[in-house]
Amino acid sequence: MDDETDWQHYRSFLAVLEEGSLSAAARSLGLAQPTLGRHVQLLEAALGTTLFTRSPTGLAATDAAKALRPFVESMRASAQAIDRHAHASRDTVAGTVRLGVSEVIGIEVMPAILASFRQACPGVVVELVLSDRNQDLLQRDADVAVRMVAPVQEALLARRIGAIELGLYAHPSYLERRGEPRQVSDLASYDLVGFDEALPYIRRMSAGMPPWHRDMFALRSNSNVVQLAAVRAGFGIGFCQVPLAIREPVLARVLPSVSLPLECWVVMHGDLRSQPACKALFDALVEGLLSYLA
Amino acid sequence: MDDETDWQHYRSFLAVLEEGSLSAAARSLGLAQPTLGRHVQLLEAALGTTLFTRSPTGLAATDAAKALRPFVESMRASAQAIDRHAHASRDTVAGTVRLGVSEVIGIEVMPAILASFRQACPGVVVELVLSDRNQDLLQRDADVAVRMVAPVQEALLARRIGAIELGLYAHPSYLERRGEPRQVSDLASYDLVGFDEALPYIRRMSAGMPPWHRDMFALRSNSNVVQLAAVRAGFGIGFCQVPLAIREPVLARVLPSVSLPLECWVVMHGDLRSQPACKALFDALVEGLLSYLA
DNA sequence: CGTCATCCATACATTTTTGTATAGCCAGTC
DNA sequence: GACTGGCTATACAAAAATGTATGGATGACG
Repeated sequence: MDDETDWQHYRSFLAVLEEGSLSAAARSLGLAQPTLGRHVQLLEAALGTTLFTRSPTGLAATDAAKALRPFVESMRASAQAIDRHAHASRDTVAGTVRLGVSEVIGIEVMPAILASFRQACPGVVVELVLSDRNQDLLQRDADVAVRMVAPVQEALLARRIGAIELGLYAHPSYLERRGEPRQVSDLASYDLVGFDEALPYIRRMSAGMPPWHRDMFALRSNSNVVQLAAVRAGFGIGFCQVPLAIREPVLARVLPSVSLPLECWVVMHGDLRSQPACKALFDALVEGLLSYLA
Repeated sequence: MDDETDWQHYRSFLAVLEEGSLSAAARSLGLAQPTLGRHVQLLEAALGTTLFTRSPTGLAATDAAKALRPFVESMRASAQAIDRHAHASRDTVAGTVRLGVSEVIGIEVMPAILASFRQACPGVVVELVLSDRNQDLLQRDADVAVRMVAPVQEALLARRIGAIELGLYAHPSYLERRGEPRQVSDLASYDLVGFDEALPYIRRMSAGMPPWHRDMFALRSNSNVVQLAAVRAGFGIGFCQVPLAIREPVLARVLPSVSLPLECWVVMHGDLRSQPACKALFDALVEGLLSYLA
């Protein structure tokens, strides 16, 4: 334990990894290129591994370096979290909070909630990150998050909001053009906008619905926002959160019997309970999302 | 992004936090005491926060410093993971792997599995950590783990082993002395060895069993191993994993109708799929635990 | 009440790290 | 084929960090 690597070298290593060359990394960190070269050299000596193959066009990361990348990124996430929370004062509600939410929630639901939160807590700067990986919270990429799965980590402070209902929607002009489907089996002849099967909560949610196949979609996107925009533009039929459709009634519901529940949780790292700014945002999110659901 | 804190200062900060004084931290890191003093000073300047109140008896951490501690610990966990995995070669099955398991599994089940794993992969050094927090995996305190809850993190690679049955057991000498209980309600008059309610999977597991209260236990311990040892020593009646009792038949089952299922999963960080040593241990655990259950 | 051990802060010499400048190498491009 | 712009590696001076030594202050202990 007495001869560990200089943590600063990890930082330089990550910069080189991201920038692809010593020179670029040096610029990004505000250091000199030989310094970065030495850092990498020392790190390689300390780890006993070759991290880059040098070439006059830049440095190419070896497999070993690529394998180590997530760990260094995790280090940086923690370091950034430290900077955020150090500036936050412990007595007044102020500081910077990183909020991770899914795309649709972030774009459609958050703005209103954050606007009123801003008025209530003008001292808090919110960094909104569109991402849906629960991992972020534990890696400290985000402080507070809105998630679609129940967290099992004990370290996380979680509050269940309820189930957001998902329904099928289309633009009235599309239905006028194509007529309305009468039953689920009719959907095959319509233009369906597809969700991304990769997301695990969607896999779970649609577990009981055999008829959905990737092939039947006329438009697929890994972005739920793109899907929503397509439906709104009259492309075809797709899923939309029911509360969203009610709030802005530009879409017409199709086959109301089709309904998927989407669990919704507000989650925060337990460590942050004592950070007034995080706690305040957490509470504001719970309140805002509850009223969104109602 | 150009004026970030020197990561090395975080390392010094953590050492001071843990050791309680600059001098002790300096000894622990192999540095001089003034160096640590400067590091802390620079970090305080960079963060704009007072981290310690100086006194001739040592440094006392402020609330701000305490709040930042988990973040720095997370950084160190990542740094240590880097060191571990850098030494691991990518082609041969060798290196160091940290394995996190619960107490009982670690003490009663792992030795046999690890012994045969050792023969199969002599190049792999296993660090066995007794801990049950899933968080460890994401914080990279552990590379592979055996867990009692289904992981929901997408970043984790998980393999379900099955349900370990828990039953009530007692030493034959105890039953001889006190007679055997006939029904669950009889238990109140026996000496019960209690499990720790704090563990969430136990809360979940015993959700359907109202009669268990903390007060009825004659001996409670947050260590499941202590409970098991007490039961084996003839203290009274307590829970034991059925496969364990079968393997070493020193205990007699009581009220066989009482049975709790304990889910068992082998979990690994997805990043480590390409690390031969981690993968090999993962596979060995799956195989070993499956045969433990059978 | 003095002794001793422990702690932090400071001053100064030394070592280490860093930056500047330069040379050399490769890939486009005119 | 020379030119330009990107890169790394090396040499050397400047700057920064470190270690040593010392002073002062506190608490434990006989």
